[in-house]
Amino acid sequence: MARETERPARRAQAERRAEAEQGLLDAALRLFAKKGVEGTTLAEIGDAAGYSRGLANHHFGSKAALVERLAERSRARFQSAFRDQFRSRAENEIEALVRGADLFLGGGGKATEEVRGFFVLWGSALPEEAEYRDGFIEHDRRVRAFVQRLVAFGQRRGTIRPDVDPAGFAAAYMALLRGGVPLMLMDQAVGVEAVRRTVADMLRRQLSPEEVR
Amino acid sequence: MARETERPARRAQAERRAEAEQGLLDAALRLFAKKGVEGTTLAEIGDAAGYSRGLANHHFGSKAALVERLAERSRARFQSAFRDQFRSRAENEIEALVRGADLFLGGGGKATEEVRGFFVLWGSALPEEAEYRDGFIEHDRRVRAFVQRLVAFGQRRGTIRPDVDPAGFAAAYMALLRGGVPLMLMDQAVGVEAVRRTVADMLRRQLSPEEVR
Amino acid sequence: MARETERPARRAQAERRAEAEQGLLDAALRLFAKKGVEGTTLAEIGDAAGYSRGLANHHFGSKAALVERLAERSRARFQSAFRDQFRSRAENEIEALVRGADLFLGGGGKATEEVRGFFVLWGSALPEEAEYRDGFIEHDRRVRAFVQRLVAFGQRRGTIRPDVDPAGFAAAYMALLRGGVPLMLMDQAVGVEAVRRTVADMLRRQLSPEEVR
Amino acid sequence: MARETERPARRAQAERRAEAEQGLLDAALRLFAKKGVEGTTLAEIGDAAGYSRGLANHHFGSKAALVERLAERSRARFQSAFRDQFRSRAENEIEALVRGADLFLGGGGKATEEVRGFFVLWGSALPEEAEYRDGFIEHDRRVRAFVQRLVAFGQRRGTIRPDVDPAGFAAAYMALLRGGVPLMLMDQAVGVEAVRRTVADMLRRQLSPEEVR
DNA sequence: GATGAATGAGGATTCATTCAT
DNA sequence: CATGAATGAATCCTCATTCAT
Repeated sequence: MARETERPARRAQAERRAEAEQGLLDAALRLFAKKGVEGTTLAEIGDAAGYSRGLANHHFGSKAALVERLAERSRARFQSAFRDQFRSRAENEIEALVRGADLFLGGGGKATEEVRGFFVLWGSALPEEAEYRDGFIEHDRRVRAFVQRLVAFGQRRGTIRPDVDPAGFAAAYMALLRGGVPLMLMDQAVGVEAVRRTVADMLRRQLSPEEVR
Repeated sequence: MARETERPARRAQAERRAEAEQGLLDAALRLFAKKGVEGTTLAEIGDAAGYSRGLANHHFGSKAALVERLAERSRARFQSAFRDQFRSRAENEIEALVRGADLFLGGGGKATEEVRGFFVLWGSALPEEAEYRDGFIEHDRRVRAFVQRLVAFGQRRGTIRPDVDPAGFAAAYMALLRGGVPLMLMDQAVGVEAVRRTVADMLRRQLSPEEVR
Repeated sequence: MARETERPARRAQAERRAEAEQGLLDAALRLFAKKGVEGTTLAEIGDAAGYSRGLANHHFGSKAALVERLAERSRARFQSAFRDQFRSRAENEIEALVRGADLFLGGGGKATEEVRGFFVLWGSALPEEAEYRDGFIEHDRRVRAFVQRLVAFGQRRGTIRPDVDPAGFAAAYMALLRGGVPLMLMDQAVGVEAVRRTVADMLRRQLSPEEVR
Repeated sequence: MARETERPARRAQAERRAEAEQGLLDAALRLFAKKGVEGTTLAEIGDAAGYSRGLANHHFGSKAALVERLAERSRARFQSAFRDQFRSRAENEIEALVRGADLFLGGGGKATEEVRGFFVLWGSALPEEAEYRDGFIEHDRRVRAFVQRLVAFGQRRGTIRPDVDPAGFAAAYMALLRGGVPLMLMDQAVGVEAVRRTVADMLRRQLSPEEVR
């Protein structure tokens, strides 16, 4: 009997909580993109999310926890968006990698808050003792491993030049994306299209089997 | 009369001042690399430099001024180290660019405080409203313009493939370096040598004139 | 009609309420003994009692009310335990007082949460402006008056030396207990038995009529 | 040369610092006596001492450190005041202990801030996990050991009844003082003189050699 | 010029209390 | 009645900056 009356209440509360969490994280991402992690206060986040100035702390327990939580969410979104590029279509691996690069480099051009926020978080994880560094390291490893496997797979299929070093390439590929987006974020003068074309060209030249020519 | 006794004193004071400045900037760079810009206090910098806790502020007037000053010094050093790769030797442009990349990617491997510090500063300049952002934008433009001119020059000389877009390539080249170093700084597991080889290969394939083959 | 179905429900609710109240007070006492009054949160109390984090406040209305309520309960229990020493048995007054002292000093040795909690509450009532000070003053007066009457009674009966000052003795007797328990609570090295024997000896020597010798 | 000009400056600064420290501790003691440790803010302490609201924290680093520092000072003062009772005069041990008790119990009557503050600190050290508990335990041990040695010495000299347990007595003696002062601090109605007389009487009866009678 | 004591604004954090379910 | 989400005041603490030496 209690169940019937409690369940909706509980669900509603849980929903309310989850809704507040997402709202706070969204606000935090937006503010981080603009003012940086250290430059943003928890009170601002609560305000910007339309809640009280105390909620952000109340909900996450500490600023560090909020940042870590947000970084996780951000990485998870990127990872799944990235992988989605490789799922559906039955093309060869090279074009999939080109599309993956386009996703980031184009996103950087559109300057989504999501992209900006991700890179700001990443940038503030660079100091040796940065708290949320390990999450990024872990993330990077997974992405590199994914690209590496993709290259190795293409090599077995014959769609990728066999004397490419999969591990080295995976790192260079990530470097291109990690360095490219901030470049465009910081300076509007960097031509997004030119960069995308150059990168696409680079990837194809690097990976295409010689025999083609 | 005063002059004769003051001059050496003046000089000594100026020297001491300059010496203190360099000491403070060195300490700041080291601390920033470890704890980030926001995580480092002026008092710590004074301490670490072997001076008083008040000197950093006394000398630079404010923390922002110290950071800006350090960022300038850091960028200037990188720029000159980079250009040095292109000065002395009479090779073709492609090999010069490969050597330029090696400079950074190898430096990242050696994990100099200098390199770490530079990238931490750069990382904290990513937020839209970051104070010392403009200096980095300016710097990036100069470096891109330099690479762009180099490519155009090579194209005129016939040492670089004519259908490469110099501006697009310059951006991609920088992206590779800006993204590659943090990758290796954060994760020791990234093989420096593999990355360098892959990057060198990429650059040669991208820039070499087709006729060669 | 409603009545017949409501009455048992009402009773059950009242019981549950009383049960919850005791559970909350028990948990509060335990936590106060460990972490002090200020160091304990209402949420913790609810948790520790096995209820929700909000119940303590919901039930008592405020933290001050809970503390006052607990202090009352604690004092009432002590008072009745103390008086029980004097009720039943038909001995002389001196031995009753010795047994009263044993009750506390032994209890301190056994380190009941009840005893610890009482003394923590008392300790935090020492500042001049402490909220729940008056309750302790009132309590102390009652206990002193009780001891005082007991001594005066013994003097009339001839079982207590006539030139003892009943009021002065009552205060000294309380001082011995109030000071003795914390001593043993704080430092295990204080020998409970030695203290009890010394105190018993002191009381007997102080109160026994001279003629005996 | 530098020395001559630096020394006075250094000394002055050190003096300033020490003066500020004492001022802050004095203010803290006064406020603790009135509002309790938890009820007093660092800002209030700075204000009350005539300094800025931030100085207390700046100087001691944390509230806990300030409290610990104050507790130490308070204990040291008590200890030396107590020992002074035993130094100078060539009486027997019993009278020295009576005078020691008078010092506290009389002081309690005069209600010095010093005494109030000491007991408030002690009272808030009663919870098991209280931070500055150990200092009090240590202090208590030293005082007990001192009294114990005094009693044993008197026994050897024949001025104290030989069948008194020195350790048990030392604890009972301390209990009397620790419990007596708060009693008088809390309730003005407790007659200081009556208590002192009773306690003196108790001590003499407890310690005097039987043969006398 | 250099030192370090003192200031005070700013921000994370805690938590009693309020409110919606 | 009971739960727990949300609020916001209060407080500790940090640290750039100011000031006296």
